Amino acid sequence: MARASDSAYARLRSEILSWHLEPGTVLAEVELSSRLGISRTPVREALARLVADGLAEPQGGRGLVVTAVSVENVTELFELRQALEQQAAALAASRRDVAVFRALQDELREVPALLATADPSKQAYYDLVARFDDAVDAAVQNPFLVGALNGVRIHLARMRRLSHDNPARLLEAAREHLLIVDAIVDGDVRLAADATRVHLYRSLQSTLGSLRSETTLTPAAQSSVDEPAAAQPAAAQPAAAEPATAEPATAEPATAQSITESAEQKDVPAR
Amino acid sequence: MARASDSAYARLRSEILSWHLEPGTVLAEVELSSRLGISRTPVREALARLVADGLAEPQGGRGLVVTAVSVENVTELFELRQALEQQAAALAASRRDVAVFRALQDELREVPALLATADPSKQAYYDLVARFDDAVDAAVQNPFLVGALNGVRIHLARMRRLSHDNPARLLEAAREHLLIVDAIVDGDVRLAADATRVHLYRSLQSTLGSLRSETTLTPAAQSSVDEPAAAQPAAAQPAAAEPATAEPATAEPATAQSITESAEQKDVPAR
DNA sequence: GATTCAATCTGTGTATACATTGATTGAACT
DNA sequence: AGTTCAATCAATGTATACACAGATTGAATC
Repeated sequence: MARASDSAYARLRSEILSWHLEPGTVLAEVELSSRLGISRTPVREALARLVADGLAEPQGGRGLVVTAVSVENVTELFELRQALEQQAAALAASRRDVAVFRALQDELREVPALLATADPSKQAYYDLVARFDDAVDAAVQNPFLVGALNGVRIHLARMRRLSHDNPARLLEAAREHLLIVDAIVDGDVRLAADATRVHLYRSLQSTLGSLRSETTLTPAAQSSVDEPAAAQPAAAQPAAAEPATAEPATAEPATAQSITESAEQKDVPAR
Repeated sequence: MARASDSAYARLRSEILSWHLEPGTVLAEVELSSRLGISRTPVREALARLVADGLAEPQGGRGLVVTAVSVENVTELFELRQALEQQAAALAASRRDVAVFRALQDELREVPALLATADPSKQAYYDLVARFDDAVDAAVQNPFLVGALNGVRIHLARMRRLSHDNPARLLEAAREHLLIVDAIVDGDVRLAADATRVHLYRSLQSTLGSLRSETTLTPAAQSSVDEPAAAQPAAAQPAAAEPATAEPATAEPATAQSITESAEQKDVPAR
């Protein structure tokens, strides 16, 4: 039988990533222990792991809340993601098992046909991307790097619910992935890193564009959940002069508002 | 009053980083609770945080042990560190507060005089490097990236005890740091990243060289602590063909043996 | 009627008792 | 003498009880 703390962690994490538990939701030990049918001890352990993942954070020194997600968070996360995935792609290109990535080439070339099928969830496509990630993880053979990548992917999974990828974007992304895999098969370290950078740049642009259109559509639903002042006093410095060289993955200044699922506006405690 | 779990975590982490608790040491809850004078509950919380940090890991599904440190770990950690610090330096160059890094320029130029003093611990030098790290963290303004960097620094602190920096290397490192700071002051994103890569490459080479000489001197002391088979079945793939382009931060294949402080060979349980 | 102080109460932090699982040791049988 | 099975033991996993701190609500006073 699995441990109660593991089950609780998996369930809470799933509920946070699926936006069933929205940002700002209070994670009270007693309430969770009764809801999950276990005692407070394993609940505490699960909550500690969520805090370590960055999915929950202390709320004013008393109690935990689900961490917020903002447009700024997306940009920040992509700055970290870019660093990690460029390095991972470069290392994969130098240490890969060629057969594995040749198979991925074949699969990625079939994506247009795969997306032509009537599966609205595009599950097959996302499974293929997950297999690509797994292949890269196995190729880099670096527990530290893979661990950092997994930490990023947790937050990516949560942010994915913010923007809805359109089919055209998925086709583009598949071609970008294919170029990365080509570079890895060829053992071209530089191209693998650069193609990864291109892919992430376009992916971020698509995500931000999707976010901008959605938040513009439902501007009133925001302020009901957000706190007036941001928890982290980040945006103090006015974005100093940025030379037009190899610029980091930044975009034009976006709204600092937190984002919640616009459709299902559940009863979030007033905190 | 501070929480018992926080005190326990800080103390255990300190003891692991200082090699007072060597790799492979069993972290038993009852023994720690009696040694630290607290109950098992806060001890469990502290141990969970150590596992999240990568300083402890499950031992065969029952009990926790302090994680091992090997030469391979050093190389792997630097692969992650390179990705993170290059990105951090690039972002710092585009968002920095110029005054802060001008002050660091002045301090770094005084390092030769600072190292000429008779302080054997070089504490003033390491404090300056810590201030540099803090300035970069503040400049990048990215909680995700800073969090990942802090995770790396924990392991770096532990590995620092493996190799002893000689004064000549410290002087070089200070000049390399100064170049990075110059680039940040100038807002030169590309130079900041490249100078960081240079610094880390030379730092890794120095560390590996120091390790090689030390492990060669005391080859017999190794096998008494190491387990015969490595915990992670990593080194299966025979290091595929690596084109001579922008190579990742790898070195010639080093010994896969775990490393322990050669001098103080304490009573490590036989596990 | 508003403000302040106190009491209660809710929720986290800690301790301890109980349960369960895996290991180890001893004896018995082959 | 070796092997196997069983029993005991030790350590983790879980539950619960207790302590304490902060917040909220009520009443009393100005």
